[in-house]
Amino acid sequence: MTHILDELQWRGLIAQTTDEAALRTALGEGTVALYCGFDPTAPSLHIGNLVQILTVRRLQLAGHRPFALVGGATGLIGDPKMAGERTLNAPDVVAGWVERIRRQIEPLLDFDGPAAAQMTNNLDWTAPMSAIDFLRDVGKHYRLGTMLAKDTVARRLSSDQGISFTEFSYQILQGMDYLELHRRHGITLQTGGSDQWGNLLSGVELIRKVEGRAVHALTTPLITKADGTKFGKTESGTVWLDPDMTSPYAFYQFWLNADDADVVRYLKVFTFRSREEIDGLEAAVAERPAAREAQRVLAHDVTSLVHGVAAADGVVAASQALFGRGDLRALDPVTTAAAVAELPSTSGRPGDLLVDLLAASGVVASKAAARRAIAEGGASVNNVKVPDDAAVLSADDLLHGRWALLRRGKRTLAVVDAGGAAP
RNA sequence: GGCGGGUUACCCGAGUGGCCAAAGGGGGCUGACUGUAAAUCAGCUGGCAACGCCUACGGGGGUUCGAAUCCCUCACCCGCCA
Repeated sequence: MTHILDELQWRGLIAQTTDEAALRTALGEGTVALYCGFDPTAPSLHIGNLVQILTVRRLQLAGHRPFALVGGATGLIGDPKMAGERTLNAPDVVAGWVERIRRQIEPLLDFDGPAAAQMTNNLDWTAPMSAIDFLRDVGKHYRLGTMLAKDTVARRLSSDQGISFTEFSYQILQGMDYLELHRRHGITLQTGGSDQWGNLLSGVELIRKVEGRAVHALTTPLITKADGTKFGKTESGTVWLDPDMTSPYAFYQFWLNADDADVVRYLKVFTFRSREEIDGLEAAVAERPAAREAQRVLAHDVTSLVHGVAAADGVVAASQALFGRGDLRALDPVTTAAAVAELPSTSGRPGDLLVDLLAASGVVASKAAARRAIAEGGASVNNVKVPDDAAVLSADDLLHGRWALLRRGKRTLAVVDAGGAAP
């Protein structure tokens, strides 16, 4: 059987580790308790966080015991990032995000069985600590030189933005988390993104100083795109796991549109497909790129994982219907209804100005933008180009007497719902 | 606590009294070409009841026929010194 580290290596999931030989031995010999933290800096996790969750899941499948930490405390502080000082979020807001994020992580790990996962929140041990205890018991173990040398801290210090003491202290809080979880649960491995390396080491060093124990850290590389743009973003922003922030349809489309040069790497990182299956898909990309078999598998797998198989099947059907070459009028009412359900909708009736409907449906941002799109020849109703900005919705446009499909460009879609009661 | 610098549109960044809805770049959108791709080329990129009006150069106030530009004030950010 393949060693889990070799498996992770093959999937391109290892950027850095502390003493790799020791980690390999530990993971090979028995059950290792490990943790990975997620800070509530938004109402939802995004697909970048998914890399971490799935890596943890892979370790769990290999028999190890995962703890998912939601940063109720660290989320109140914010780790330093190059973009500049963070705006502090209100405690009740962060508490709400903690709950949402907890619910997003839970379905992705197994909370039963011998390697049952467990959720934790660092607010539990951080909030009760006094400033005196923090400075005496923890702060004394931290050398300023080491803290200042941390990459993000050093770069922020020399930037125009500088860095606040609050964010500077973040690394100590994360170090405390590792120490606390090590004491409570015998955790000896922390995983995270490569940008977290310094914060992971903070805990490793603290445990060595306080407990005299050598524990491990493992980071995953930043997921990149072949064209150099940032992974996980679309024109409408971050790809979130929350279906209200990124619809399952948009989520599926994101993965379906993966570049040929990226799709195999994504399959390794984001799916549980075997080596053989992925090799087969890689060959398919090389031989028949236009068929996009690998993209279809990737999109369906990841959407199933995050939103469930039923939702994934639904968006696949919708995608096929909406991007199919066939006449929309030829679709049966059931398929049409299913496809339409995946799209943003607005109510309307025959006689309404298309400019108004385009804006109301969110296909364009404003009426001016709607006129622009029409002038550019980029707006259509039921795949028929809108001729000019005086055009109105006609009764004849309603599919099955009820729906009309609005489109801007190739991919931005919405539906006008006349409620089946067109006058 | 003192002194200095800064805050312009989605981002960066020009602009020091009218020709400014505001250069340039990036990003984004649309079209052609395609595979719902990449690359490339072209056009567009504040809003609206639209030959006009409204909103917008950190907030507020003032000078002026006229302010992103000048003055006052407040807020916030950064740096240096203590």
